[in-house]
Amino acid sequence: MDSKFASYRESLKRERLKSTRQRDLIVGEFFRRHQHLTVEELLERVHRRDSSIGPATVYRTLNLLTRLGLALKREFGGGRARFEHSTPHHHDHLICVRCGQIFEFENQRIEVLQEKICDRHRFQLLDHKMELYGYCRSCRKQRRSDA
Amino acid sequence: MDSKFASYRESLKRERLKSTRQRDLIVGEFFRRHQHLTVEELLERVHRRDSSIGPATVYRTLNLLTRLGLALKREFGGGRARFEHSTPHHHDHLICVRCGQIFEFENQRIEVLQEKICDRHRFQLLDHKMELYGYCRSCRKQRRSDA
DNA sequence: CTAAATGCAAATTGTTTGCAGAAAC
DNA sequence: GTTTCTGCAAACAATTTGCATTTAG
Repeated sequence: MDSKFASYRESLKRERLKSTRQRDLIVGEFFRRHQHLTVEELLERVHRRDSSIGPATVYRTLNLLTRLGLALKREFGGGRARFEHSTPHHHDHLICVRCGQIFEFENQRIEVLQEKICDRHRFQLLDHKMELYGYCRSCRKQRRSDA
Repeated sequence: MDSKFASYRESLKRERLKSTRQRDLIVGEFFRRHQHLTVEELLERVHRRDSSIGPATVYRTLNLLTRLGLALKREFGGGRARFEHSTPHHHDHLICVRCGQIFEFENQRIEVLQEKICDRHRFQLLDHKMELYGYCRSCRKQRRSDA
């Protein structure tokens, strides 16, 4: 959304950083829709508009957005990091092992149980990560018709 | 445990693989106690008994154990993989952000809630991963006395 | 004009792999 | 005697960094 781009501009001002053609293009493309992109995937989209932009600039821009609190870096295995728009609430992920699509969910009851587990271990919980792997709705259908 | 070492020997037989001095030493050291070791940490221990063993052999041995179903590779961020003994039941982890210690737990109620979430999304759950980050019991105490 | 950003190539880190010699079976 | 294993060094992949040049403010 455009309010995201706006807060990016504000953050630049606040930190006296520069708005460059490349940076704006990368950030604009990143905020275009809420997804979980790798650097490679984002670079590919950016290249459709300007193929002279290098990967280092995309890495630097995503790290910048993360530092500014506007993006969140996720490590879902497979070696490459994925970046999502930062959101007001914590959430977790459903990951399709067939098509790779990622879905988000929030669940208060699980968080309560996590607190209980931590209490039992005298552990002070700061953060958590939960990933559910399986077949998404449409991949289930496909598989059924494959058989 | 020694029964773990025994099933390693059986697996070697079954697959017609060889029991070598290096492999036995690495596997013995790995099964010595249940922990979550990186290759580097395991190599260090192995080197106390034989410093001529190279990292490639440790990587190969842990990958072998994983393939045989005797070890489980975990990716807890920080870039390096950790390996644990494979266990009969699925479990999840508490990770201390101060001392790095890793604790295991099982929780049936959370698994039930995960199933519900998946049903709601028409998602067929295959596997999951949950990590709780915070301060462990003894690091909490330390922090309290630091202040 | 000055500070910050870019693109490139080189460096880094964790891990895998090719190969020649060594060791199991 | 084969086949598998080892150690080494080179290859890899994702990411970061140093530096000379360009660009925004």
